[in-house]
Amino acid sequence: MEVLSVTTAVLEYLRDRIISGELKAGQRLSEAELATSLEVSRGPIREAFRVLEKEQLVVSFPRRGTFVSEVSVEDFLDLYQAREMLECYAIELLKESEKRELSEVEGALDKTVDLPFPPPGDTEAKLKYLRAFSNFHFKLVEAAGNKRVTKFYRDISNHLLRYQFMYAYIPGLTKNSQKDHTQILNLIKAGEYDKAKEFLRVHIRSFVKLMKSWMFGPRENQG
Amino acid sequence: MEVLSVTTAVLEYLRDRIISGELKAGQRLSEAELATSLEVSRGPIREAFRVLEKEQLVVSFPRRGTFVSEVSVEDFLDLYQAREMLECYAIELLKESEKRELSEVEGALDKTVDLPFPPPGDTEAKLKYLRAFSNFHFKLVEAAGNKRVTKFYRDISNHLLRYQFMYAYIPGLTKNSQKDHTQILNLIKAGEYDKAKEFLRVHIRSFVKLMKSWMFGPRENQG
DNA sequence: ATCGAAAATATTGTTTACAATTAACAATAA
DNA sequence: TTATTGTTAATTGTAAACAATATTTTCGAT
Repeated sequence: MEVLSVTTAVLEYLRDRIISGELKAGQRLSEAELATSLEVSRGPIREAFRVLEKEQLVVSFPRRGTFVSEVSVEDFLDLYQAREMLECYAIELLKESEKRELSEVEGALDKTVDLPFPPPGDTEAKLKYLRAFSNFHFKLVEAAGNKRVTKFYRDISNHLLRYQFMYAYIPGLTKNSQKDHTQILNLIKAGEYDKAKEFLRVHIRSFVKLMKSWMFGPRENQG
Repeated sequence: MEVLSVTTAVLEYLRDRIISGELKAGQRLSEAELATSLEVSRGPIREAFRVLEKEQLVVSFPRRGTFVSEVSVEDFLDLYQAREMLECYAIELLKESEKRELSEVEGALDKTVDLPFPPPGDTEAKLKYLRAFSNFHFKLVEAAGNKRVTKFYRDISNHLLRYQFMYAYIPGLTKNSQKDHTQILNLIKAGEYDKAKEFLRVHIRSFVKLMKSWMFGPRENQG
């Protein structure tokens, strides 16, 4: 637990635990408990809380405590609407830019081909697995070249991962995503930006539709 | 200095000092110095730093210190690109939504009519003045109803204010903005969404063009 | 048995103190 | 004079102690 700063280590640890669902929505995060558990003092915990609060992964109430943020269909839809907007705009910018640099996007896509589906129980591996797919979208936004938007998208990405971890952790789905991603990148490389945008929009919206039915219906994909 | 929590008070104080330019880009922010100056301990200062760091108003280097973030033309252009995207998308969403609620936008606009130009030297008044105009755009984005995007826009807004404070604090300019804002709202209310979007785009881009020339050229509008 | 009030407990907010690291400075050698 | 290295001072990172508030428990009255 001594990489860079204790605060950073605590931050990344907590972030991953929330995204993976080990720390559940609404759950109280006790400063003292975490401090003893992680063998650090409360200072770094509190500093990490302030960052997570800004990321909206936790919510703090003065003198009441800090809690893992709630999930909801409304929030989920907000996230995906934001995602659609950002990614479509990214493609729009790629269209206008003279020298588009897609090697990072291509690299992210490559890392998802034939990626083995992690065994149940290995949370860390699951996280890495889902992050690999998520990374394609991130690199796409990053390629647009707007640093502000990129940073925002990273936070959005973490929340998306959280919902995916809850509802969309299924082999077939990621396999399908991989195919779609390849198609999107090919269209962009071929200069078919509008087609790429439309395909991406469909890719996102069909996923949302699927997830929505799961969120409303019985919860059998949470483990 | 005892409103809610000390951390919050410190946070808001520092944020305003950075936006107003009293704390200059690149300037080091000493924890001990601020602590004695504000008559608090270093704990809340550090917590506020973590939030400001996430807002990109400061940059922290481990064991080196915390510094007011730099400004640049590139960053400025990123911000305005993000702004254009978000606000245009907001109008797009208003177009699609059945019951658009524009009373907040209208309220924000009303507060800018005949707003007296603050006397030089009164930084707090200057901030309030510029925020009033900025608020129109914020309420417009908020009206779109996406909470995630709204929170992101608030951070963007603060940075925009910072650049405006540096380069665009001029009576005629805000007067002109007020006229444009009225026009935009009228077009939206009339259901002319595409026209509103195009007008907004021009409003933003002409402002960027003006600012860019000032940022590259001699700096005579900084006081 | 239930409701309410008061004490006890637990938790957060803040301060103070200590440890570790970095930056500044002076002394020495090239 | 310049570069380099060792020492000192300053600053950040972390931990521990204290204060204030919220929650829980306990006890009594209805």
